[in-house]
Amino acid sequence: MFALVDVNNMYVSCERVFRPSLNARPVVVLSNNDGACIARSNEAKELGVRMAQPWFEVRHLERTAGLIALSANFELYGDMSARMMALAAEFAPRQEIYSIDECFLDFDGVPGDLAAIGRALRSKVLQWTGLPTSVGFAPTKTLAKLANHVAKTAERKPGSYPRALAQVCNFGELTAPQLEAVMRATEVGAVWGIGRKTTARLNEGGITTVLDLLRADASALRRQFSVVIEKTVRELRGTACMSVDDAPDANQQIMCSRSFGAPVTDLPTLIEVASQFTTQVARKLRDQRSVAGAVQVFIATSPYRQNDRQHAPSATLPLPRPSADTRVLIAAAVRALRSIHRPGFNYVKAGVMLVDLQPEGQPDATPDLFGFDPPTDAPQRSAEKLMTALDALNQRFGRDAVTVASAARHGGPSAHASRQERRSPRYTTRLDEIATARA
DNA sequence: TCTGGGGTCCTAGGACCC
DNA sequence: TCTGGGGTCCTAGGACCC
Repeated sequence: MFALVDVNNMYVSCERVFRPSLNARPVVVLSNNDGACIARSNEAKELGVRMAQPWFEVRHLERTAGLIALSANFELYGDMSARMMALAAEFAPRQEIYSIDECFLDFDGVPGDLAAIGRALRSKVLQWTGLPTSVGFAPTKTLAKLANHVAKTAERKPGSYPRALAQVCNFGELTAPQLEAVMRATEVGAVWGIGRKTTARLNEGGITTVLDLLRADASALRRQFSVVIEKTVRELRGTACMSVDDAPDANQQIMCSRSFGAPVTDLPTLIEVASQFTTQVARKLRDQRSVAGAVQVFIATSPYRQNDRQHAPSATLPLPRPSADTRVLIAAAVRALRSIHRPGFNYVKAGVMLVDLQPEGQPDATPDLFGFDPPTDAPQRSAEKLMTALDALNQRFGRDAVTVASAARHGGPSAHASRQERRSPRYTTRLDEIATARA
């Protein structure tokens, strides 16, 4: 049996832990540029705020309905996530961390009442971190996701499902007719892997509920869609096609991209931004002990600014030899950027992606054909030492304590800097932002 | 005025190999 | 004049996830 543990409205719940006055109020958390809503409390959902909805579209609810908006505080959420994951891991032999707020647990071979274990897990996480979770148990991952959906929905919308399924839902203890009723009451779009487009096409074919999908002809669906949906149907029928992977591979690509607070046209500013983004991805690259074979850069104008001429180029620059050296990667990113930038366009977004990742320390399989002076190991090793020292300094003295000059922030916050006007303190990771209690 | 960011996997089609 | 068959690799684009 598998479990899926998931924090309810993760980002909002993290904020509420340190500001209980947010409880029972409509709250949203905004994306990096205070641009769109990326998390909503149940009360905000009730007001009709949609996922990823632009903030300016719902801003009026601040006055009319008491909606509260906060800037995203990813440092806080990441730290809260780590605490929650560590607690959840104690309850099963294997854990797969699936996203910042979700993990799968594999209970294979664990005796006892799983629903009781689920409730114990839930209350421990709640007591130790303050985060409310939902837990779903089932024989496959897809069903466990569905059971979790039922647990959450039964809690949030009374009457949608039997009350007994709220918070912790174990499909394993339902009778066949009970399970069938649940499948009939659930829209097909709630299934993991069935997105917007597929839902629309399935609906056209008369498949609207999970029960419809479960009973459909899997091989016909495979022909019409792809092998992915066939696997989903098999999982819904109880055949496990996926296992809990507690040692996921390193990322195959690492990206940093962001919209600006204001449009940018000039190359020097874009170079500064690209250098900063590259600094971020390079550190992540070294964290996972990989090297990158190529650097990809893109810039884009805004499709929403209809009077602007549009330009959204990208370029990929292969490196002579794979590297994790921030200086090398920035040089490549800047060259790629220079090759695509055109003056006169209002760019509102940029991104840097590291691709062709490989584990570090592998023998150089393809030495540079044109490397007339092939680098010996000595400069290579000194570059690695430099990066190690850089990471250690920034770990100890704070991000960007030491950085490559082109990535240095000149003066105060610039116009293109991302807006974060409503960010809460990073209570758990910065000593000077720690929560204070008053008598 | 203001419209998220970071990932994965699958498929189709073209280039290329012998 | 007639012009194969089986395979790999790469890329772009699309769909999905949270």
